[in-house]
Amino acid sequence: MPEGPSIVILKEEALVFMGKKVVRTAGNTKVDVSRIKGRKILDLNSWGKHFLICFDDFFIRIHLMMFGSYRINDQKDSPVRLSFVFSKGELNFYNCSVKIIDSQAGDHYDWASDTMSGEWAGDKAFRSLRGSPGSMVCDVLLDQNVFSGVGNIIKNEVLFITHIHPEAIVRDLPVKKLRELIEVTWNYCFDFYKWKKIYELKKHWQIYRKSICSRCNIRLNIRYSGKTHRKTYFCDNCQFSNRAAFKMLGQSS
DNA sequence: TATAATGTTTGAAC
DNA sequence: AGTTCAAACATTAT
Repeated sequence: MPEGPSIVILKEEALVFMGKKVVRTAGNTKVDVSRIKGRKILDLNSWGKHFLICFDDFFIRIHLMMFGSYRINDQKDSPVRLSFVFSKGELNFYNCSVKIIDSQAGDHYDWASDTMSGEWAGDKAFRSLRGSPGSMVCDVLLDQNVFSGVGNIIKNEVLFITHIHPEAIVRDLPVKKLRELIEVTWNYCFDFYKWKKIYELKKHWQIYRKSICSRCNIRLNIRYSGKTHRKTYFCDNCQFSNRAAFKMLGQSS
């Protein structure tokens, strides 16, 4: 049940199989994975929430969706979707989406939009935001072509941190605020990664799944906002949606 | 025990 | 034609 940072952790755990030959595969995936047998894993990577297992002229894209899970050198009781068996060890995926893509991962993905990538380019995200002036910020944050890897937790937390109302329209925010949103989102992804690794993720949630505002103690508003209809927590008192409000905020803080 | 939830794709309906 | 919607996938913590 991952957002981008969790997939980076998966990638790191799977690195023990880098360069290893797949002795056989198993699982109930409908995708024809017979080509994998006998091939070496040439690279392991991620793009947003996609986990990529790369072979010479194709790669496997695993998406854990909402309920997916994996085990390394271990198995679950439930039926395995796709299992990679090595001469020593195994990599098992459950309830995930599996795809074979016949190209190099580098040709298929633009890493500039992956928040966790070293190639992340905030200015590209900025241009995308300016290109969607009528969108709600809650929707743009979940757009995987703009902030690939950002999910509903990161969305809620970042909007709270930046004092931006989730239903604010992009064109109604000051440019400076948009830049701050991009910067904070990028930073938060790495905080998420850090906290997840030490099992402290929930401990740091400031608004996600909360009922009272941690800043001003009023009851939070909860709505299924935007065209994505994802659960959105926000404070009517300290999250804003127009230039005038941010101007006031700037003067008072 | 019922509910809700870190997500995306598909295809119908409008 | 573009957008919006529900369904499908199916697990697990609370």
